[in-house]
Amino acid sequence: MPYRAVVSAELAKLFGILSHPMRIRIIEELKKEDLTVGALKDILGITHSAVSQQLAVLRSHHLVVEMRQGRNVFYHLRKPDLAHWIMEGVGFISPDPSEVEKMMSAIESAKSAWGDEKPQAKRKKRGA
Amino acid sequence: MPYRAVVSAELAKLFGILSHPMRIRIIEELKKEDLTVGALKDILGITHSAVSQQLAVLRSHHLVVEMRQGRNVFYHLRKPDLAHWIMEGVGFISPDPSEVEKMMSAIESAKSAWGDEKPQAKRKKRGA
DNA sequence: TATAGATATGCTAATTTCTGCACAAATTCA
DNA sequence: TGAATTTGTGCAGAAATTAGCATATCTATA
Repeated sequence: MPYRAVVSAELAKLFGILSHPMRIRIIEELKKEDLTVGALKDILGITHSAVSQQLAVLRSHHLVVEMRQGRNVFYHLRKPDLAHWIMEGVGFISPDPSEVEKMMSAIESAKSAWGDEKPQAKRKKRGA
Repeated sequence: MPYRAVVSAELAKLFGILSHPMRIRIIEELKKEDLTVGALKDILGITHSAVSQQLAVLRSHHLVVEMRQGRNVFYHLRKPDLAHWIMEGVGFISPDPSEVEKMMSAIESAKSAWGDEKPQAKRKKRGA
């Protein structure tokens, strides 16, 4: 009953939802554009059933929303901020010392990829 | 090896670490002040062993740091921002419709508690 | 020796995830 | 009209994983 328990339980649930690499990947892709199950399947290289089920998990907590269009179902982030917030979490990860180097560059790439549509130039929105 | 897989795997791991209410509670308490295992045990109402083990999980990803003082071991957040970032996650939770009301006020309380050191004396906000 | 905490062990229980399959909805075309 | 196709959902069941807890033991400080 204490609000702390309530809120921390809800947060824990949210974190549980996000504790799967594929679901993170999905959110990452969905940040760039709305996608169908089929498209995600190709991008992620897993079965369409698996994609659908991961989407069901995300949907169950209203992190994504479905929009039917003809025989396609496009998914998009209910709150695009989610992707941004997740990426901020990178500041708290601590990879193996042995892979710190690799991770650092991976993080750099990921940051620019999540921040912009394209990792390369094309957009010069980011100063400094 | 694609950086996306690397980063999303690391993030998933981080989220996994945070997907337990008690660990969130611990972080919440640690945000306010450094605490010993014994103190946390009293606050959370669980055994000292359980506290210690949850701390071990948090420690394993360097989310908390231990500082020995005499025979006490004080824990504190390695990056205090963590608590702030976690609380922002509240924007993405979606409680049961039946408990939305309750949740909303709980969230309000939690926000002020996490935002400030002091939850403010005895608020009387609960109406219907 | 007593206190504070960490760690090892063992058990249990629960959860998650995947594969394959069947089903449903929208579409296409004969 | 209606059969076949595309697209996606959901279930069932197996399997792995794993997470959490309590007890008990071990270390370090005092």
